[in-house]
Amino acid sequence: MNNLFKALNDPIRREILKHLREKDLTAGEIADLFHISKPSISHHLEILRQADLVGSEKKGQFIVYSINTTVLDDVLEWILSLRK
Amino acid sequence: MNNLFKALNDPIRREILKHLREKDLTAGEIADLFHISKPSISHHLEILRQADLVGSEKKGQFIVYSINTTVLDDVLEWILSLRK
DNA sequence: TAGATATTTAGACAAATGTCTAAATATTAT
DNA sequence: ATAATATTTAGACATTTGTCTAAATATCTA
Repeated sequence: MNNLFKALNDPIRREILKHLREKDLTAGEIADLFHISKPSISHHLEILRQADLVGSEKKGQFIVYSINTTVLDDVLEWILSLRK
Repeated sequence: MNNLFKALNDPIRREILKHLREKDLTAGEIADLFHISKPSISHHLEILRQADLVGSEKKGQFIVYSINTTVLDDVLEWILSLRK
């Protein structure tokens, strides 16, 4: 739960998730969407991966990232448990 | 949205919200639930307040804090928009 | 085998964060 | 008025975070 909230606590990482919702993207494609260096994006992707919010698969020299929405159920449940 | 995720990104603040869900509490009562100093708790409460996750009302020399769950709808919606 | 491309790792650095103690402010009670 | 209680503000400090450049690793292509 800690890793999850931590991963969501950054506008760039949240933006990355929004993009991955539309379609899978390579690390490079993701980097091109932002005005920060590739290593910085790589770091953000690692944090998303640690939270299990994204998965990655090597495709030749590329690495394709995809979103994993099942983890979001935990956040959802946590929030709902507060509201009621 | 930034303040919201920031506020939720701390186990103590999340714990405070859980307690406030049960009943309103004074700053002192909240502090007694944790093993950190009162100024630290005061700081956490300020961050929750900035996110509008809690409200406070002065009752004599006490300050009573209460949870505000309506803001959570925004988080909820954000997460749901990712899943679908 | 070289050279080009894609991505990550390593290391540095400034800014943000969470904690503390000491002091300030406000209210209540003697 | 004075003292006690409740809380916040101020300032210091160590840790974490987000960014960068340079270098390392892996894959593809000529």
